[in-house]
Amino acid sequence: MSEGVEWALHSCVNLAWSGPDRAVSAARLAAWHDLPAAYLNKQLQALARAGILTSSPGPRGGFRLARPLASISLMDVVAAVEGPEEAFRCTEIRRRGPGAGDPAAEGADAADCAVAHAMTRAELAWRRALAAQNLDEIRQQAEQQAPEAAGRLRAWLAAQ
Amino acid sequence: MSEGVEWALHSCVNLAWSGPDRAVSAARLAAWHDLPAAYLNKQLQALARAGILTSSPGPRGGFRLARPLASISLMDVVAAVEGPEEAFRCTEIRRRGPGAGDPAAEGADAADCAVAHAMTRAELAWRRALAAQNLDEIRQQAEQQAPEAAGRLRAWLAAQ
DNA sequence: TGATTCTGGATATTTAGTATCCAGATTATG
DNA sequence: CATAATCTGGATACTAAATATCCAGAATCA
Ligand code: SF4
Ligand code: SF4
Repeated sequence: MSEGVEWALHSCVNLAWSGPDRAVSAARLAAWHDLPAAYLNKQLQALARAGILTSSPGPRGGFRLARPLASISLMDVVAAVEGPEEAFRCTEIRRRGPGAGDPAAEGADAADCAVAHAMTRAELAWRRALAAQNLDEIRQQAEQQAPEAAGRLRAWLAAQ
Repeated sequence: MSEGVEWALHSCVNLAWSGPDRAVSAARLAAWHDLPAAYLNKQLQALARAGILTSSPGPRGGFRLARPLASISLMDVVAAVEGPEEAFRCTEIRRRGPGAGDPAAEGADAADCAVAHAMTRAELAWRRALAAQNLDEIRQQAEQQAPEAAGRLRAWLAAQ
């Protein structure tokens, strides 16, 4: 899993803390946690394409949340950053070498394979678990541990 | 997920098909599906270290199953090949840049983070799903689709 | 007009995965 | 005992993916 997921999750919570009325530029979001600005910008673009953030150019532009944190699941963010590919990619080794049977007689493909089935099932379980938690729950827990974080962020943004 | 997982799963089933009494060399297992022999050998070594296979050097040596297929889960194989690392690695970005709070006041680490919790829970669901299926079930389904596969492998091995 | 910022493509750098090679140890066979 | 087969594990090379930077263009605001 790429570390852009972690950046994206924190950025969404930071956007919620920054208030609903202000857009925050990628540069400031990156500076807040000392991340590479241009690269974080790419992740934020992916979130915007996925409908999680909205973006606006120009001065006073930047990114803001497209919908409430409570309606954004961890799965939404992971899917936006990581793309739609499954972790297990079948390379059809069954079809290669002396072990490959008569291709005409074997109609079997990955869809009929118990390995592929099991891997897909496992990945679905993973996705379900991620979809079951939303970013507002994350925010609440973060505020419990660091109640001053939101205020500190707002003060720092105001000083920029 | 590395493709060594797919190789390892097929190799285990192939070892079961080859019969309990014969060891099969990495070279032959690789040739059967046209895989790079030296690299497959490394995956088989990992399976041996994990106690899934046993290995023996010398002529008539090679690899064989250390225990019945029914007692080897997909999770066992994945863990042996992929190693113990979790897919989500927290890089503690919370602690860097202006956003880092007073380090003394914050005892919070990854163990207290809702994100890390949720990611770990999701990964556990994935592991459970993999652990719920064993290689004997895979073998049965494979035999249903290609009943002649086992016989073909044994004949080819005898001719080598 | 000029400064700010997103967009998206091109490119470079770094890291992880894939693959090969070799020297050494072990074992079966004759 | 000598030889060939095979695993072991480290070193190395190659390739693909992730990470990071850069730039030209478009949009927006003051
Ligand atoms: S049998 Fe299953 S795991 Fe093996 S190559 Fe086919 S789809 Fe992939
Ligand atoms: S708050 Fe959670 S996700 Fe963020 S850096 Fe800390 S452990 Fe990682």
